[in-house]
Amino acid sequence: MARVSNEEKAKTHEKIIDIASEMFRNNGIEATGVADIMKAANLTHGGFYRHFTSKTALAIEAIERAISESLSDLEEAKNKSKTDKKAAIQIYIQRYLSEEHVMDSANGCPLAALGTEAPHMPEEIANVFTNGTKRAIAAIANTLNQDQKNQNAALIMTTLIGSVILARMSRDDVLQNSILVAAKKSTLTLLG
Amino acid sequence: MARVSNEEKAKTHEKIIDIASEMFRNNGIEATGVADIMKAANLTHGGFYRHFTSKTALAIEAIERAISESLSDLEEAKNKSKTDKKAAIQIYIQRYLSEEHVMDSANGCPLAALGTEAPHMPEEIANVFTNGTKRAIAAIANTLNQDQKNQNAALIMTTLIGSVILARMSRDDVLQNSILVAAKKSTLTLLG
DNA sequence: TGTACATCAGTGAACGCGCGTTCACTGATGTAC
DNA sequence: TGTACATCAGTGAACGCGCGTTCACTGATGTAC
Repeated sequence: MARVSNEEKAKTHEKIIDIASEMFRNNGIEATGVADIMKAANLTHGGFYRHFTSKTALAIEAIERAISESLSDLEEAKNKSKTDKKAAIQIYIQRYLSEEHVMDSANGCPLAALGTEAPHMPEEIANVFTNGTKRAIAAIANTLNQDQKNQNAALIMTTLIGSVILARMSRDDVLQNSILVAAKKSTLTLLG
Repeated sequence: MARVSNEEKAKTHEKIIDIASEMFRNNGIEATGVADIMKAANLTHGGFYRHFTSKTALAIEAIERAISESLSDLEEAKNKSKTDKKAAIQIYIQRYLSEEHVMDSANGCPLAALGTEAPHMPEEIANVFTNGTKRAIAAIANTLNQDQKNQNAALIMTTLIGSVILARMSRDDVLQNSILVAAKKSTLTLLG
């Protein structure tokens, strides 16, 4: 194949980011190769550098996108009513602590999927995770209507990622379920 | 150098496991090479296979050891009095949620250091993490003296690893502190 | 609107490099007598 | 206790392999007239 239209190039660009975003969350950033990603996008690896200056640059874009997608519902609740905010955080927690989320890292929260890999990644990538953590806690705090907003938001986020990571490590249906149930009870209570 | 005594071989064997255990927790299992480990032990990489059949075999031993070390105080409380059990879990939580633990992954809880890497490791390594999770929750439950032992133990473990992973991702002193404080309050309350 | 040419998205081979693992070699250790 | 020899811990070079990245090439797209 030879040159494709600008429109098609843009589509390819998005496709690479979307696929990478899923593969990174599924297998880890280090374990996912550029050639693997391009193959999954039905392209050859040579063309990669027409779209990104490096694997690191792609990782930054892919993780930022995953963070934005994962927080969009919550962040969009910002200017809504108290009732709507409460509904938004309740739905967010229910989804986050669902079996589907535990089983499907690829389309879930990137902090829960890549949390322990973040600290030893290149600075620029680690920063994306730092900002993501702040955004997540801020978005949760924004839906709360209480004194200890920020501390409770931090505790909710802690419980969410902790339980999903622990459940994914457990690989035992009964144990997984009891971890998720305990987390659900605790976080929903924190909403007041 | 040529052949060394059996005693010295045993020492070398332990040294490799200990160093690997720290390096894995610091940089991840995938990111830590066999040659890196042997170099840190003042050996050449060729000799590695006189001690382990593969990197995977070493990883299994190193992570199992890290889990045992990290849980030893808690597991040793098993047959002690109610008071001593409560003291043991309180100390465990305080240490777990300390800044020192957040800053020093290499000597800390392997589940918090490698949690998100575990699910996409070879089956045998993933199993070590599954068993580690069970041991940790069981050890915590054993120090509790209440109706909801197991669920509360799961919730405590969730909060512990969640907060440390979130704090390590955050890389912001104020945020880190508020995450740890919130987790401390919550977990110590759960002890009753 | 049509023509001529420059651009560049995607291809596929090649690059250096580091990985896990293997191997011939060494000489001190362990063992059989 | 001393001697002769087999064992094998550790060395350092080499193995195949997959990684991220580069590059010459292609031909359709974009653009200038």
